[in-house]
Amino acid sequence: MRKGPRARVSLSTIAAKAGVSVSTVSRIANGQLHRASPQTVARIKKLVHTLDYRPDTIARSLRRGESQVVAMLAPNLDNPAMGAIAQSTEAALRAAGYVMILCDTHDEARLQDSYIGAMRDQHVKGYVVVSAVASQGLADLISRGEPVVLAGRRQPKWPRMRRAAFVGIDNRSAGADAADFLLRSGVEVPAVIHASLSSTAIADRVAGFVDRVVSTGVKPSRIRKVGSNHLQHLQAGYEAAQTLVRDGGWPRGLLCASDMMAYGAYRVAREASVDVPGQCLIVGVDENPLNAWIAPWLSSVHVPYEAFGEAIVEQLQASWAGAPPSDRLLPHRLVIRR
Amino acid sequence: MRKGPRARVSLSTIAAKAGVSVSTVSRIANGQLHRASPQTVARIKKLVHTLDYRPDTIARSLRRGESQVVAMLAPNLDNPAMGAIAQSTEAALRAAGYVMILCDTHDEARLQDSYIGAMRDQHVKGYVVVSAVASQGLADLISRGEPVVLAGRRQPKWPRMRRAAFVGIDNRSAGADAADFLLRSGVEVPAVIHASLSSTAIADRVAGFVDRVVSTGVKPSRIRKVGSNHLQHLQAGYEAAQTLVRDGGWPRGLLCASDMMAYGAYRVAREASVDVPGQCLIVGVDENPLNAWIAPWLSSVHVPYEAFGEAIVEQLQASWAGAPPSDRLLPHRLVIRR
DNA sequence: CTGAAAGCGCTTACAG
DNA sequence: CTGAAAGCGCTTACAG
Repeated sequence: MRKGPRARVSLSTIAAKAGVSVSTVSRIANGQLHRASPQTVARIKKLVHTLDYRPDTIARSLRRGESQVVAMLAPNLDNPAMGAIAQSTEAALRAAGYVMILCDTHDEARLQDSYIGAMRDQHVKGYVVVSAVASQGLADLISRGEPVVLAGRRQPKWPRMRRAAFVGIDNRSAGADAADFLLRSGVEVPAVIHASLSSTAIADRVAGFVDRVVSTGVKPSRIRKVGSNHLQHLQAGYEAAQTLVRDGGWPRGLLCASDMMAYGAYRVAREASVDVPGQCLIVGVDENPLNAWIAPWLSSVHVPYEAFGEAIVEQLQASWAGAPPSDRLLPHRLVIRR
Repeated sequence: MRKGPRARVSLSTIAAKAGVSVSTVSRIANGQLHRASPQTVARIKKLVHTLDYRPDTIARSLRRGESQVVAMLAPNLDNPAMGAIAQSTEAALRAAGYVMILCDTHDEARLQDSYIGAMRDQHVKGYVVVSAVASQGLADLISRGEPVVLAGRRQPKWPRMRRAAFVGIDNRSAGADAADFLLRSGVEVPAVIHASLSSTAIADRVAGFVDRVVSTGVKPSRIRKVGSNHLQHLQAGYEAAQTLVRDGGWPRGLLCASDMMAYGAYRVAREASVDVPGQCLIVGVDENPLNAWIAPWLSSVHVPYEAFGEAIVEQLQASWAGAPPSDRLLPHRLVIRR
């Protein structure tokens, strides 16, 4: 029997057909099978099935005061890392019975707050903020005790803001691992290029890297660091690498704070016919899956974005259960290519 | 004055403070300024502002029978093209006052239908289906007259399904353009590799390509075509290229039905030390923004994904206004690198 | 075991 | 110009 399109079936439709009250149908539809006679239960269950009754989530949300919707706020989705987080989070939420609203904050406090407001109006059940930026709305949201999970970038500073749960990697340690690799490979004083340090993730990577190099006896002032505030990391990498090279020539080894920046730096090398990794050993962070296919010259710290989703949902559920916020650090690992 | 966290403000909160009925507050909050005395209007507007009243969208949706939420169903977000569509659609929806729920269908009919059902329960105001797959739920949805916009991939065949609006490029013509380029470059009989032809986008590209080559007098049987049903286009490209080369050596020119497939094919070439584009000229489709940075060996048909969002929202709005479904073909163009 | 009633926050014809 | 009332579809204490 083909199931064609039909009009919506509500509790009252079923109640009328079965000759019982909506209360009874509601209870049975919600699985309270011991609050009605077995006959009634059987009859209603059958009707629910044949008529394909599906509860109106809007009405349910209004009544219960909570929805099955979780908001994900993230900057630029066109970044592959962001896509991987969105993908895994969506899958994990779905598995847990939730649905995800996606908001692109463009890394701007204003937009982030505007979305936080809109999501609040939607009575979303939780907030996943990827690469959060410091803002009043975020501070209020967290301080109000709403279920918030920060991902990728640690909590930005804001006066009197409470702590929120976190999912990400240990970026300091990732930076240190990259430094180790370059040092081990014979690079005495590796350089580093990075995007805006207002991102705690970037700042941590750079700090971990520098500390590790310094620990081998290198004077801090000898480590060349160049930043670019360009939001687009491809462009940021291109500009920062140009500056770096102009001011002191090519380093033997270079940490790029993200793979996208490494791609930008690669273009500078190509334009100057500098061999990578022969003349300059480059390490990125993210381990974009494309590296294995088209960037065989790039080593990179793998960040398990595909595992973020599950961890994020666990953090949300902990929050719903009333647990205090905690950090969840996922393992990273260096992928070497040369 | 710092605005701290506070409890929700409802119409009745304001009504009580102002000593008027909720009806009056509702009207004014909804901009019906000529249905109350100027004094009342001023007083209410001020309260709305100072208390930061924001209508509860859930309650409003229930009452009005429609929401401000649009569902986007798409396969694997980790594909950069999908990310670009999601990004631009989200931005265009936001500009129009809507919010986007994102659902990952994994290119599976079952999941697609499950999400269609869930979105219907949410009373979403419209559906954007990127790379739709043939399914009962989709057919019902469209036939019921719901606002549906298909993107990227044309409408799949299904018995008695009505037509839906579409946004995408002319894939036949894109395939023909790729063929032209290879022919012009001196490749007499270019080959093609592709993923599953059940995607109309892929099938159209291949058909347009073959027709164009045949039109120069080449016998159809001489054109080598190899497909792979692997969902991951990187892997599909790798496998298809391997098969192609094993069965007849490297062609002088090759169309890969997507950039991701081209990346897969590139790895085969690299492993065999075959020079690209020197020995084999490769054309992809999508023009992934990364090409300019790390795939200087790849020519590609640019697909304006960043423009899809706006076109999609226009199609949705046309549908809401009662217009019949139409096709919206966006311009593509070949980007040459060698 | 079952149902009548209240209420979630809003909108909107209707009456005055 | 303003308000009382009904109702969107559901859930849930309460009464019987």
